[in-house]
Amino acid sequence: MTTLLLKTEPADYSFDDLVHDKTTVWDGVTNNAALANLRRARKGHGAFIYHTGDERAIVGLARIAGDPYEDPARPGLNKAGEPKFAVVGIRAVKKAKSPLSLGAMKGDERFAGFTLLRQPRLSVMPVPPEIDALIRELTGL
DNA sequence: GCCAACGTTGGC
DNA sequence: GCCAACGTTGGC
Repeated sequence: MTTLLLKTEPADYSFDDLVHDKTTVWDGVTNNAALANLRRARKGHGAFIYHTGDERAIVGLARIAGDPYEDPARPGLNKAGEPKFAVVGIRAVKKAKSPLSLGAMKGDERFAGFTLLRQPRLSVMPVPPEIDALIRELTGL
C-alpha cells in the first residue's frame, strides 16, 4: 500500500474542485519520473493533494479509484513500445482539518529526506509509510 | 552520444 | 519578477 502525493496548482484544479466533482481523472502528467510514480498507483491506495503556488500545503486526501491506464487523449508510445502517458482516476476522501504547509514540513526534522522537500518540480511522488503517518497525524486526515 | 540552448515548474 | 533545478530538443 503506497500512498502518493499529487501536486496541483489550485487555480487550475483545487481540492475543493475535486470535492465538488467527487471523482476526476488525474491527467496532464508529462515528466517521466512523475509518470513512473503515477503508474505505481493501485486501486484503493491513498493520495495526498498538495497545492502549489501561494498555498504550498497538503490540503486533502483522495483515493485511487482504479489502476492507471493509458491516456486516451495522448496515445503516444515510448521507445520500448509502451504507452508513454498514463492517467489515473481518483476520488475525494476528506479535506484536511489543518493544512500542512511546506514551511512546517521544512521546519520539522522528521520530514528530512522527504522527496517533496528534495526534488522540486516532481508532481507525483510516493509517500513513505512513516511520512504518511506523520502527515495524517498533523493534518487530521 | 554529447552538450548548449531553451522551456517549465514552482519556491522565494 | 527572479532564478534554481531539471527535462527536452536539436545541431553536430
